[in-house]
Amino acid sequence: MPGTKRKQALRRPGRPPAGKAAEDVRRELVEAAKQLFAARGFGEVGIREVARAAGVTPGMISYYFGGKQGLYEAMLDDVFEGLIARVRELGAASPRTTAPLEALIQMYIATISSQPWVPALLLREVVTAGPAARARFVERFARRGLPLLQALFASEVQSGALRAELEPRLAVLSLAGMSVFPFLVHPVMGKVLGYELDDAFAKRLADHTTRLFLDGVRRRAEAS
Amino acid sequence: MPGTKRKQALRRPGRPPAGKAAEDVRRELVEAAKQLFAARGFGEVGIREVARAAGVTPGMISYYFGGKQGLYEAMLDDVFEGLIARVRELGAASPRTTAPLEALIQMYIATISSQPWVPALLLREVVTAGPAARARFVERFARRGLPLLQALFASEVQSGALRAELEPRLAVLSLAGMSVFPFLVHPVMGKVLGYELDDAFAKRLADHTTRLFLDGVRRRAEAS
DNA sequence: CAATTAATCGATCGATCGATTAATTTTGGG
DNA sequence: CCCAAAATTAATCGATCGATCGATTAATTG
Repeated sequence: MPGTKRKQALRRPGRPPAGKAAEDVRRELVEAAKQLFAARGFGEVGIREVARAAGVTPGMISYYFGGKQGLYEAMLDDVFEGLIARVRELGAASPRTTAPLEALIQMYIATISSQPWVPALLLREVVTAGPAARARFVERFARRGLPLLQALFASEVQSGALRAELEPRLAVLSLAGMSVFPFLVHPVMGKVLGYELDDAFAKRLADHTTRLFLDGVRRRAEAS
Repeated sequence: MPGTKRKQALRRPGRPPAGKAAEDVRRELVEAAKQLFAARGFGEVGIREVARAAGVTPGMISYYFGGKQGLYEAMLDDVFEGLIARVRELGAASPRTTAPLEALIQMYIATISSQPWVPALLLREVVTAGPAARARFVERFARRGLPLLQALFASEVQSGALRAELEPRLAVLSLAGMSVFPFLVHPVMGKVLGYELDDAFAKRLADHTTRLFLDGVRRRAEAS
């Protein structure tokens, strides 16, 4: 098509005419990085693609975050901050619930369900990360949340609500696995097992998990 | 150290002196690919590194597998084949066990424990894969193993061993999550929770998982 | 023993990567 | 009103990627 070449309104360099910008660019880059890195991993996604998804040019990544690695870490920080804020809410909201384990499971699954790509992102970080990133993860996240959980289990054991011989460490691992796994494998198992990651599923999963975790799957004598 | 430079027994091109070769190179490349791709992901590992780990030159990857992608898929095939062989063994070995669920959990965790990098590899594949690879995974793996599991659960429900209102799909997800999760997060949680992926841990985890899955964590009346 | 095949290497290709630079424009403070 | 600083683009850099090629050599075949 001769002569039909779009003029493209060629954007010349320079500061854009006011608006808000700056903090917007940061946020949009972090958001695009979340989606893309969570879906395909750090190495599979280039800065050009992230920049395109955020509606800016690749240079902005170096300008604002010092490079691809810096954007990745800023994105992780953003995710962590959101998560520990959630945990803090939970700790503050219910000083002494009558059923703390039930509340914990409900909150935990609801949190995951509201942003189901987080487990994949964290797990990728956990499995892939080098020693430095691993230490960072442990320090920023695991070391803060785990003591709370372990204390809760210990208290429940002491109050007689849980079996005395229960190992708190294993219980924590089991509970986390039960809660997270369905979201992790949904891309593959969703079709096979027939479930979607909507609110209804989250509700059913939370109920099922609570019941299974507390009472197991075995059938009991009819008369309790 | 001047003059101490290793002569390295420089390998010149050409057909290697008989032996077996060929199949060796294939196997060593697949093995190196397993380790490296499982540990760091497809995008983070270059063919040069895989070839170096396998003791051959990068060209061999194209020669034998048609390229990096071909090596990756051959490696996945290798892993899948090993896993379904295990499942078939289990199905054939115990035609009618008295405690099929206990046997299943023991076998499942033992299998994972013997090659703890497999869950990370599969999960990466599941989370990362595009539609094509996803369909391949489902067809080769999920569609074959899941019916067996669901049938087992259904039979246990019908025989009265399990609660009637138990959802088999959710039970499968929970059990798989409980079993796999501790191995997935070990790189990070191992230090924090203090556990190593040795046989002793696998044994304790299997016992704990069996008990928790069947009976839950809640304390019961002393006299049953 | 000549010809062919299998297997491997070193070198190099074009593409793409992340990062940097130069040019350009608007903003905001004096 | 001017000018330094901030913000952005286009262009480009060197490095590295995966892939491929020609050369080489041992084994096999006829």
